[in-house]
Amino acid sequence: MKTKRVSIKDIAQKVGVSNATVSLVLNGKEEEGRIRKEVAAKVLQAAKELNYEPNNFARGLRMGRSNTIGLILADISNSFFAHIAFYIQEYADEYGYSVIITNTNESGDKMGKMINVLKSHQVDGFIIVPTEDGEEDIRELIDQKTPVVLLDRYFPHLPVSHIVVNNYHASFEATNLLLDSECQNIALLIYNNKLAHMTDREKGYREALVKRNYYKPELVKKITYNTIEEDISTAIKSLLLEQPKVDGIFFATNTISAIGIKELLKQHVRIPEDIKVVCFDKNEAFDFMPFQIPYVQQPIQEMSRKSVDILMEQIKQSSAIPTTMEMFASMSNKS
Amino acid sequence: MKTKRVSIKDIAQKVGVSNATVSLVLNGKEEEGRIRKEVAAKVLQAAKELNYEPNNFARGLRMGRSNTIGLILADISNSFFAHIAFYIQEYADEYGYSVIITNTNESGDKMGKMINVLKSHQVDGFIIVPTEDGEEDIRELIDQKTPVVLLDRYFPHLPVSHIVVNNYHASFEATNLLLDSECQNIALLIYNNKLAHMTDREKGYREALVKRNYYKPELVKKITYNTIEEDISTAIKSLLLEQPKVDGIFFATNTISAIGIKELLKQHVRIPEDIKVVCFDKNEAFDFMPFQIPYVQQPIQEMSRKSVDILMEQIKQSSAIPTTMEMFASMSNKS
DNA sequence: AAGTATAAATAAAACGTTTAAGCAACTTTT
DNA sequence: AAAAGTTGCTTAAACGTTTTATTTATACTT
Repeated sequence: MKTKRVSIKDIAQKVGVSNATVSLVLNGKEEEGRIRKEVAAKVLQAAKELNYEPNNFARGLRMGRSNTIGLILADISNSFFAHIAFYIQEYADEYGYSVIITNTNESGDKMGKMINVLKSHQVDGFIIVPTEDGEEDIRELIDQKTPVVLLDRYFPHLPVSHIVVNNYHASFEATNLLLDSECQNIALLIYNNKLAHMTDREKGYREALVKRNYYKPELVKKITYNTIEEDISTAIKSLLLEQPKVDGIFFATNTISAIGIKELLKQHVRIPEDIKVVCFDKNEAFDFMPFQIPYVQQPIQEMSRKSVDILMEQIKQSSAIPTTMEMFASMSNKS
Repeated sequence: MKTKRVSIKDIAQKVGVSNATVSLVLNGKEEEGRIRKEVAAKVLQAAKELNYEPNNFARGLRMGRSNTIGLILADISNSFFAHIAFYIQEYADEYGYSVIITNTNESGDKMGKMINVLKSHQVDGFIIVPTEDGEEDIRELIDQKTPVVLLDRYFPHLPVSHIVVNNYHASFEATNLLLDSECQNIALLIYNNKLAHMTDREKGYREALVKRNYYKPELVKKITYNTIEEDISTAIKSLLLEQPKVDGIFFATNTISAIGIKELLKQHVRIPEDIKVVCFDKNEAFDFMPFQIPYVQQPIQEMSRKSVDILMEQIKQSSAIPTTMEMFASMSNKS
């Protein structure tokens, strides 16, 4: 059996004061509670001796706050999100907040479920990387006045704080990079996903090409998350048959990049001699290729920090109006 | 302001019964509480209508349990651990438990801190990937009879449940793989780390070589976690000067592998023609190399499952004796 | 000397659950 | 018909905090 916990009452008894006094001291409210220094010292001393640890249940019950935020990620085993988790935890800690991390695996059902799990833990707010069909769940949260910040993705018609990179702009730039290196037949591999961050990426690609009159709809290949391997393999093979020959490919996510490049190598395509490649987000694997792969670099750290900052703002004054923050990505090859 | 939460009392009022009745029904204790079906139905109905969500603080306070476990990882951005996090969450969920994930970044200080954070959240138990200097912290947990399971690493003299792969055996096998492909001068790059899982790996390597009389202490290079890049670069360069020429390298972790191979490529070493390589743990990057890299494959999924199972056992009956589970890794090239 | 301000501490309620114990009102057993 | 058991529900305490309102003691004004 766990040894019985020591409570405020035990300290009070030992020092010979009331519960209230102990609580006041322990919370550093000696000033407003006007506790004598000597008493405060004795209380702290006793607390140390008894090895007191506050009971968060009681505190949470009483205060209605948990000092915990819920972080809902789409795929924790994707290094992009893993890093986000890392930083968010770091920054939340600075505010004295802990983070409960959960994972949806891009499933909307699971997102709803995770929201409930976290709600039942009385988190004070959410940072969410929402799934495609998660709009309704988010709307519910907003209706309940729950502080929530969306990260990486957003719903254009939902009045909710979100931190995203300007995906349109980043993709525009990335595509231009290919154009600037003489590519004329540039393909896009992108998720078949209605979320704005994805459609923005496609738009950036398209407009860059349209501007130079190089846009060819048949070079846009849509990938389904659940059949990603086959879809990419099929797409690449089909692209290799195109005439005129495809000379550039823009991969719209790091997972697509990884699998796509693997497939290109398998088909003995030389990068960048035969086909030049640009990716969205870094992939560890890039370091190991005998060629350099330019990629869109999202400011993960700043995005994480901002999302924590904004959430804290919302928690503090839950009437806060939604804050939208759009950041700019940079290309890895110029920095 | 958040709309006021609906509590059991509200349901009781609406249906016209007592708190106790509602609680009993909500917890599925209608049988032992002997509540009539019709009343139970009305309560459930009302709960749904009012959109009732239980207050975990109150429940936790009363019950002394949180139905939450704390997961402390050494490095969440390492894909090995990220996957562990993923699976553990999955399995804990099956038990009706949530998981709070935290990260130590291999720092012992931080591990102590994280334990406290999680304790203050009243987690019912811990799954920990301990840091090198974390033995004392773990011992404290044991002394307090806190259910805890170590994962991936362990302290041989600590009576605590742990799930690990047989690192000795795996390394022995891995080294043999190089020996079997005619290597005679096989180097090892490994962390300068006293944790048993590391020393076991070294031992496996050593004994495989000693057995064939190929062991050369100067081919073992120790890497410090905090200066990993320089150390590996130095080590590789030094190894390339050895006579007779090094013809095989065993990298003892996936991070070391990644950086090590990068350095080899930088030095224009051809793999596997000049030097054959074997790694501990998979690295995503391996998929992209024009050559195949054999690696030790830990049964991540089973390890995760077992650690959850065992922790649950410990939580249920806190008198449970520590369970040690040693699993066997396989080589990636035969499966 | 009486009144008033200030300092230092306390009492007690409240947060929302769970659950042991209790109490009617029946039903069965003796 | 009294005793014993069963059924169905309620009462009330307890979990450990925080915090408002209150009390007591002391110091300062007039």
